[in-house]
Amino acid sequence: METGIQRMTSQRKAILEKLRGVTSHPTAEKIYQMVKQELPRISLGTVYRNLEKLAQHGIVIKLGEHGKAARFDADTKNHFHIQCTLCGEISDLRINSPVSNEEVIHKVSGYKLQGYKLEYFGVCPGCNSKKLNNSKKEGGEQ
Amino acid sequence: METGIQRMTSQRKAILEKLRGVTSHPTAEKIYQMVKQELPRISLGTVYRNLEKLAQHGIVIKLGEHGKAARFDADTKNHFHIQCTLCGEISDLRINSPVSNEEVIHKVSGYKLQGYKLEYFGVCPGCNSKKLNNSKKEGGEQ
DNA sequence: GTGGGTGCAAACTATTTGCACGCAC
DNA sequence: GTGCGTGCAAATAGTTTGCACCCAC
Repeated sequence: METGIQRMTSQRKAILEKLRGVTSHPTAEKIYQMVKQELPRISLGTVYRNLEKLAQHGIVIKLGEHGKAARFDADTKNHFHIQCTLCGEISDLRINSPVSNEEVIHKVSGYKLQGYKLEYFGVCPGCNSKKLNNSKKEGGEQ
Repeated sequence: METGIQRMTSQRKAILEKLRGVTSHPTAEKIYQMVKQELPRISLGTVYRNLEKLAQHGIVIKLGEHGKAARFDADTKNHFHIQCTLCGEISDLRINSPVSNEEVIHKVSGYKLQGYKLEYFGVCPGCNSKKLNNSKKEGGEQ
């Protein structure tokens, strides 16, 4: 269980194991229900806190539609996702080229493609210079 | 103002105009504040309803981090976005190739790239067949 | 005239957080 | 032992929705 994360509590371990054990993309609530069977005293807040931390470390991926519950995926290997705009379900998309055309997508997933959303993330110039200035005083996480 | 949307009320028009007038990526709340100066009696609910509808029609784009307020962009022309993982700000990324490497991103935006998230959306096979079955009885929007 | 759109406010859902205690390191 | 992590519950933030009225078509 190599994660590079600070403390591996039984809760954190269980959350990660459950999430790695499914191919669906469960919500925090669903994960809470799954882990509860193993650790009945775990709280939803703990699940949220752990998923957030795992996501920050790139160990899990946070997905989904705004305004709806976030969905999580422990498979960070190169694959992409497609979400149904009607029922909201998310499927894996095992394609090689990140941006593929309608036919390829349909062949692989059966989905009728409407579009895609591509969002990069990183550190903006302003925050980056702040980070460099502070790095002598403190570790600049978040 | 070609939108293809059903009814162009003064509220809807003002929302779209304000959003088109800025290059930032405001939240619904911010847009509400902007439009309020022109239409003091507009409500936040109306702003949400309109932004949602405009997004469904592809006239605006919904962006941002889960759990945070959604951000909107009226520029639907081919460009992508990069969000700072520290301060949350979103910048435009005017690149030709959707998936570009660290150097290109840095050159164009000044951001220190961490990664990208690519999410396709469309209609899943299940919903698609339901849609076809229902299309005789009713128009199957959402 | 009619049905989609609006304002208002209340409701709801997902998520975060303060606090006292617990356990991984 | 220290301080990150936890359980609990309350709080919050963002968004949605029911209702009566309004106005773009």
